[in-house]
Amino acid sequence: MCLSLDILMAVESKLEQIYEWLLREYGPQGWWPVRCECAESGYHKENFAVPASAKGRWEVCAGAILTQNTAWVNVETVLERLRAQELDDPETLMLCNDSDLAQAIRTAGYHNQKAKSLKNLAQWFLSPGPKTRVDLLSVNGVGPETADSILLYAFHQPSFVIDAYTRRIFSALEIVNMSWKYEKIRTLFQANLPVEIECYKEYHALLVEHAKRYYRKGTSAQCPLRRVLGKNLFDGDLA
DNA sequence: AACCAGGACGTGA
DNA sequence: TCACGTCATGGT
Repeated sequence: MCLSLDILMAVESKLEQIYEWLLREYGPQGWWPVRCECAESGYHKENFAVPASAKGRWEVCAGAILTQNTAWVNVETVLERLRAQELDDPETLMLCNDSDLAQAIRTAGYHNQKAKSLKNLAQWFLSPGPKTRVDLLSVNGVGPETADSILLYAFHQPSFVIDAYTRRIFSALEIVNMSWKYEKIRTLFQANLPVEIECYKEYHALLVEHAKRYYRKGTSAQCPLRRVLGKNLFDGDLA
């Protein structure tokens, strides 16, 4: 009978129930974590802000590149260094030569690639005209997740971000399959959630927080969301 | 001391 | 199309 409940519950209902549970459990995350502009240094979890300035929007863009397969704590360090070296805006960054820029961002890893990606993205950022997903995806170094992060958190466009954590969580809950491609998963979310930008932002941020607790590689704690969806703790593949 | 991190791209089959 | 190697440093 647990199985029948699982079948009867529509995807739409599941996605919303999971969101409500995460929000109650962890509270609003307030992503994207931009540096508080009134603070002299450091990132303040209490003061995450929506970037209102071009510089703030660019910080989201740069962070989206720098955090590719990289822990955010290392990105913070680099963003601070870029600010200290006055490379925290796209105009001056484009004037910097590749090797100097690579050195400035070295501690975030993949520095040679990311230096080029940042320059490519800076050119996109400064180019006139609407900021479209298609144009963004044509930038070398910007894949679908980076593109959606930028569109959602820097430009307030309703594009749901799918990352490795999202895949792990929802495949464990048997809502998506690990073999599904990025666009298919993104379409599933967008087709089954109200088109609300703030909800898109919160949802992705909450999923990251949840995954860090239950879905890191090497840990296999029982995910409490299984219960939320009415799954029997004794069935499934973890026995 | 291996192993992982809020991926993306180029390559060959 | 798609699986697989490569890119690289810092934290645990």
